[in-house]
Amino acid sequence: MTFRIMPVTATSAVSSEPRDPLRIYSIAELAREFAITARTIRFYEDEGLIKPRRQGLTRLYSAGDRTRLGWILRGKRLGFSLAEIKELLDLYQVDRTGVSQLRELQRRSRLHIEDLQRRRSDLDAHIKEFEDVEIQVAAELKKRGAETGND
Amino acid sequence: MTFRIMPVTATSAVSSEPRDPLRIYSIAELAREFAITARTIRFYEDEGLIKPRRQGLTRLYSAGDRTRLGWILRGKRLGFSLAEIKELLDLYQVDRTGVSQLRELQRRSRLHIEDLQRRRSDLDAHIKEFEDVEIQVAAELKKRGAETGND
DNA sequence: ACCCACATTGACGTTTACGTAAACGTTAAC
DNA sequence: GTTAACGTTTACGTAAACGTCAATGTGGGT
Repeated sequence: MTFRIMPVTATSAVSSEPRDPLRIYSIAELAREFAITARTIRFYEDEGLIKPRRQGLTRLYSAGDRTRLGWILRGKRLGFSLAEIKELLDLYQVDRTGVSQLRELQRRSRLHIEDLQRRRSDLDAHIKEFEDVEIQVAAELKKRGAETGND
Repeated sequence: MTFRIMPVTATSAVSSEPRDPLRIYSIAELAREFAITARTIRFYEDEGLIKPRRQGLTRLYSAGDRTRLGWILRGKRLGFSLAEIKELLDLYQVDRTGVSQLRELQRRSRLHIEDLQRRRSDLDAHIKEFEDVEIQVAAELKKRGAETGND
């Protein structure tokens, strides 16, 4: 089994498909690529976040599974719990045939976007504070440098 | 019907501004305002995140303590662990007298800002995806509406 | 034939961030 | 005087998200 290590160009995890959509991945491969353990990936499966194909007992991951995993990990980086991530993933796969189902999807999508925008405000404020720290420290360093020359 | 009798100053609404910087707060008051339990606040103290004044055994929180608590909770909303938040809080209170300490502060501040900016990219991508969902669902609903004449 | 690297399923351990209950003291109302 | 609403400490319980064995199987390289 030859394994090439794919570059981690995780720009947009869900929308952009990997170049080779037929490629299959072993659990160790995905673990390496995303810098997590196989245990973690199996755990996500236990929690119903991914359902890889099986060849006997061995799990085989499709390009879609890989994308999905990347999406999950981005959700984690954003501070969502696995339960929340599962809900969000389910949002994508909800049955969209009925009008009432479409409306429900729209409603929940809006709610989620509102939450995300609140997070963005929090994040922006947080960033601004630390940028201020940086500016003030830089100013102080400049002053010290001018006064003392060096240290 | 008896309302809780408040001390001289009225608490009323959840204003983010500490109107009175001399105001002191009880643990229950802060718990109510931030919608957390007293247990949580005490836990943060055990973890070294806040150090309120004491009157005997009873904790007395200053306006600064209240601000600090708000900051902690925002950190939590952003997905930081309590340990990370403690580190960040310590960044603010680090001794800034020495030049080498200032440089270290600058270095860590920059690292943190970079992390925050990565989070922002993640968040923006995430938001965009859900906005796309909303747009597509809206379009689909419009189509259905046109076909069936509903609404 | 044997080792190595990979795979599997339990099952128990660990850390984080609190919840919950016990047992107790203080102040204020009824 | 009892109840209620606060406050305290100590301590065990818990859910989430894995880590870490253990025991086992499998296919490839030398």
